[in-house]
Amino acid sequence: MAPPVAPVRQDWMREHNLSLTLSAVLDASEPVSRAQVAARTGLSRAAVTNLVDRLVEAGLVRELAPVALQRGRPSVPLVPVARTVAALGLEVNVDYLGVRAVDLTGEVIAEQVLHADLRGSEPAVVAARLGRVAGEVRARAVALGARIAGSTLALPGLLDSSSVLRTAPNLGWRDLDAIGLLPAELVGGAVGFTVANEADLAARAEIRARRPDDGKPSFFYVSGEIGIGGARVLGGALSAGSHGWAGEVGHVVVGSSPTSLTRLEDVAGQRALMRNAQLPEGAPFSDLVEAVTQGAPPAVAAVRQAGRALGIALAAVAHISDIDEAVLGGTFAALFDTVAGPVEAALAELVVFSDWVPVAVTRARAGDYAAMTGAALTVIDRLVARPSVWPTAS
Amino acid sequence: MAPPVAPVRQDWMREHNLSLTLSAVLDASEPVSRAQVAARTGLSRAAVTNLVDRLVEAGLVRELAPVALQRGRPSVPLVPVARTVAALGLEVNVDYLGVRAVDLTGEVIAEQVLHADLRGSEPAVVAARLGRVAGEVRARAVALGARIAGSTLALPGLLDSSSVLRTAPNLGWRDLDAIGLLPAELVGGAVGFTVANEADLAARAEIRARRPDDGKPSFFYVSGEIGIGGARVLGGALSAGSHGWAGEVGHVVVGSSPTSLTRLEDVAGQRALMRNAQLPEGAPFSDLVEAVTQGAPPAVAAVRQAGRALGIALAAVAHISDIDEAVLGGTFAALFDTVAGPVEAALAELVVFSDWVPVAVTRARAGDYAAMTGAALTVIDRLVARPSVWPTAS
DNA sequence: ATGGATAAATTCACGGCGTAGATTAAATGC
DNA sequence: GCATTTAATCTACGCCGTGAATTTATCCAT
Repeated sequence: MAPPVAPVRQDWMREHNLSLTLSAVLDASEPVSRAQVAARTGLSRAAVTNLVDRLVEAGLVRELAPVALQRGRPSVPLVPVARTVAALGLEVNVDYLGVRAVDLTGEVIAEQVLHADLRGSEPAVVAARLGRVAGEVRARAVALGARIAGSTLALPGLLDSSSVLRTAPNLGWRDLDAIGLLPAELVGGAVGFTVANEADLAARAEIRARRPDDGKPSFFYVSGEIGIGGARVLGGALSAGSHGWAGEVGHVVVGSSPTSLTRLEDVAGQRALMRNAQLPEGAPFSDLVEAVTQGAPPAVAAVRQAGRALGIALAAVAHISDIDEAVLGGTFAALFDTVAGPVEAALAELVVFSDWVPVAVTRARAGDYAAMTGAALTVIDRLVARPSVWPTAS
Repeated sequence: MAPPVAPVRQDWMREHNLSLTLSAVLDASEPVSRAQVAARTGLSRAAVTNLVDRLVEAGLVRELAPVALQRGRPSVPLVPVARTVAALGLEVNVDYLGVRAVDLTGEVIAEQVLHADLRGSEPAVVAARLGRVAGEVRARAVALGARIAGSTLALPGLLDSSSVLRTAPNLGWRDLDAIGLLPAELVGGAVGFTVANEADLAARAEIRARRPDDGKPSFFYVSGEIGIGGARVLGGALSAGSHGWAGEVGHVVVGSSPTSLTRLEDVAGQRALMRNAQLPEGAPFSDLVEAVTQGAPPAVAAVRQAGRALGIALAAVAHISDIDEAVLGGTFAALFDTVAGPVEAALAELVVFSDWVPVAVTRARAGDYAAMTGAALTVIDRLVARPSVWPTAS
């Protein structure tokens, strides 16, 4: 479904229209008939009949019993088939690892998360544990009758285009072949195995969390964890840079003293927040949330200061990338009520176009382990882009 | 040639492959044969024969006399037809307005520039002057045998998606219908009339200026004028934001005093540069270039300070948009030898991924009035994307 | 000079695709 | 019970790129 700088043949055209048809069934909030699919996609009814038949045969779309809503021949409602496709989303982060299996409808059909402090861990050991968890989740999905479409791994670091993890500072990993993190049997599947940045994938989950609103959202997603990452979503799609390193907003300069520059993470990273809130080192993040909820002055001041810095960094994002909306995820979602005000104030003060289009600040709607969900969703995306790769037999 | 989220029919496929074929002829540094086009595009020779014949008939491609380079039947070299298509690039800027006509090969076939101080000018008056200049350039192009393909207007300000100029601070214009700036007879043409930001269009000219290097360049272009704008180029294509307001790097925060924030323009805008260099208000910019060339200490210090600030802002761009290369245009191209060092130093110091992919700093290669050229080139782009709109008759 | 080798360009039969319009299927409403 | 209405399907058609065969025009060895 991507724009090819390559010759287009009839089979590409077929694949494109098949993808378009499948998307129409998936994106609809209620079951749709063939006639509705034709109207929404712009394809002729004849073409839709043909395309839907193929999707049904492939087991990606299912027909419900005909319903007569108006007079005339009753329509046959079409729905994405549930629990037949399993897309695996894997994640290794600083304090946990886990795997989530999602089906074509986007529902979680199996998952398992292991909490552990993985700072400075040995990649091979982590790979083995991840492999066990993935095997288990995979087995559960298969027991439900699903076949594996593929998998995507979320990592908290910079990945280059050849799936090498350049650096994951909080894990202490450098220059690691990320493909090698998984056992070979999981690298297969109709749409294969990929690796991506945690913030990018969390943003993908956020796109889906807004689905009921429909439309193609554009926003900048901020992932506040130990470090601060982010991702730009434009028209419902992630827009990464040439190496996939876009959105590293934590390193943006937000101020200076006479002798040094201040970066966002120096003020709003999780460690800086805890320190400025005068909480003991090593205390859990939930202590900060509680302190802020109870109105403890140093905690509130620290969070508001972080909000101002985040607003300054997001103003840079707005000027450089032209955004409508900033979505606060991770720690900033938990602290939203306190942090959002200063962020909004800074944006209104600094962004030149805020008179015409103010930058909205909203709380992330994707649930826990957003990157894991997003990883699985990108597997679905790859399948939807090329429906014909899905093997038609049982 | 854009990726349609719409049904694809055979006529779209045809248009796409026609566009691909035309691009192959245009992008080649030397004349290419049909066989070479087939090899480069991936199309079959049969298809290329058919497609090229249509392009020849449309007057977009011309056959040269056959040449025998190896043994075998001699090949027929194909070249873009010169001086038959005229693409008009128009520009209104702070101290000049002008129009440039470019043909399919990208050569300038006619142009006219009027220097004038347009700060606080009346839009209707400027529109009339621009209309006269455009009429003249148009007439000259037509006299050479060219037909007008369309036109694009470059403006130094924020434009929204419906071609409304929201604000052009240095012209003093606000909320103006930019389409209305042109006389009706110029709004036509096979690919119509559009408006875009001056920095975006200058970046488009920069893409072409690199053509001999081939490949699809990715860089961030900085347009240093009275204000400082910029544009992101990814894989040989401009990537604007949701409103087309991306790249407004002049408003990025680069430091702070205890009481206020410093934006890039406060340090590196043309006025700030002149003031910090201790040159009299109203002196021409060339005085600064001369002072720097002669090594006048306050001028050099001002420019180096601006370079540091620019480096900090470009580090933000690198983190947010993931770039390989920063291209310095406008005032920064004129001051390149002095400004580039501090920019590079700041990038090397601040950009987290500079260990793997250092951000290169280069001087813009597009010539004078880059935005005007770029504006004309986007007209060519629109024609190349839909070659069938070009009327085949004389 | 001449015929084979070689490569470019063209021709043609073919299969695949979406469309438009006709047709069939299955309900409602008077 | 029959016309109406809407969904879904069927059929003829035109267009597209492919691949193999063919034609064209040169080089090269004899």
